[in-house]
Amino acid sequence: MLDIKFIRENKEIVEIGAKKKGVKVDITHLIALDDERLKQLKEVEDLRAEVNKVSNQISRNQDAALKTQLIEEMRSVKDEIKKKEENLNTIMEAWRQIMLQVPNVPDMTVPEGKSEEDNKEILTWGEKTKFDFPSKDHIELMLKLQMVDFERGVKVHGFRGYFLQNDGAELSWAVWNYAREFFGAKNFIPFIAPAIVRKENLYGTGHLPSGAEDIYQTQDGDYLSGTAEIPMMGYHSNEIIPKEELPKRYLAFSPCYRREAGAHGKDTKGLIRMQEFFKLEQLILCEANHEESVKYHEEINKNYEEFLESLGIPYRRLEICTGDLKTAQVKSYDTEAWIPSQNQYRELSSASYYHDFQSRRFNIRYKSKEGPSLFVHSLNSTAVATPRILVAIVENFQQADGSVKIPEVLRKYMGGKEFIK
RNA sequence: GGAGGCGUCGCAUAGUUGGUCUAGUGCGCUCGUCUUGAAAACGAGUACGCCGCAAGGCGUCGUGAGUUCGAAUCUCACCGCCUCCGCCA
Repeated sequence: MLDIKFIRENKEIVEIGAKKKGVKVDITHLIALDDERLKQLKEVEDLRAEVNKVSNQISRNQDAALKTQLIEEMRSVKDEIKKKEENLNTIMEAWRQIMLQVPNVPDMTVPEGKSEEDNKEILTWGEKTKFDFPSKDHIELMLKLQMVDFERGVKVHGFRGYFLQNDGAELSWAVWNYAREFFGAKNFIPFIAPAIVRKENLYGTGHLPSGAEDIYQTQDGDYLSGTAEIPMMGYHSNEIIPKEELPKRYLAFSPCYRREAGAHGKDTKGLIRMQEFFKLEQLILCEANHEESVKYHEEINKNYEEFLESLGIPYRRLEICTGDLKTAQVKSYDTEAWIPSQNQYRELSSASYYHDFQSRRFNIRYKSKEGPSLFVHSLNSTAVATPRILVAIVENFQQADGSVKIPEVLRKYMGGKEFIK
């Protein structure tokens, strides 16, 4: 959520930002509503001040008749307050609704565009994998190598169900162990985060109110989070962090749950789009400073790219255009790996920064001895997610005989084995 | 799942027959006095948010509603913690 003061003082910037993101929101109306809110607030507070003053008099006064009279007077003032408060609440409700819809302003450097079609490729690494034999997709490869069982997955879980088994399970654990080693060297504090979270956390990150249909809910009104970003942002909610403790660098593992309600036709086969998967997330809270945000954003994105390079997976970096940015995001990169069977790059990672949009909702501040308390900046990026990354590994390293060559860095976690066959 | 107890401005506490609580006290911390320096002692300060140019005002005693002229104090719901029993990786 943006600061209402910022919105008032930068009306045009906010309007243009919303327009670029393709979000319809009436800022003029919001400001008018805010004027009304402030006016009503002042009136209610003035009346309260009067009640407080007179109540004080009542308690000190000995004259019973005067007391009764004052109490009578306050009774009517109280009715008036009640009426005005109801009015104020109505205004506040409308105000909140709109405030939740006002999107964060995209950075100047973000390319303009309407949808994901307009996302901009800004670099590629590695050669697109070519084969001198008829290549297979990961489904065929993994089924043949008995790494995965979709039939029983569907029998047990339903649509998009899967079991990883044998070397499918082993390769996953190898990826996890390697990721732990790789990102563990980058000065993060490791976490295992809860996936069942309270509703407030989803509002905090910006996954609610829009996007509700994509989130699982429990019968107790809690939600299953689709990324450790959600619990990790909630971790410091309503806290004031000493400035010298910044930046907070967290590396959090969690199971992730996404209904994929809006994607029924997409990636219906294979291991690309699962309702349950596992992810390690890089998350940083830093000082409220644009340059800091940019610096760490580049860093965590680079971390992921280097991770793919160390595995030898060809990728490209995509700069997300204004129309494809989420409500809370200022800027975002996707890292996409080359998927030979689809003859295209597919998203494996997403790195974004938010300025204080999320921390304002979560009320995460920091304070130095002299300065005032400010909202921290937040940013995050995927570190690794399974099983999706297995798709890239298996397809890019497949051999003519249908076996899969294990990336060198993973071999020590698979008993030194060179091939899955 | 059952029974009981408890949530006070960093920490520890006072305050629960509603009314100078404008939340007291101790510790810690900050500044000052004193001192060659430090300690001690003494003095002052020390939660947060919102409105306002300011003076000042409003709100928050886990959270939210309610009763009342007036709520830390009474009522209800929720959240959390503790103890005991039951169950359980």
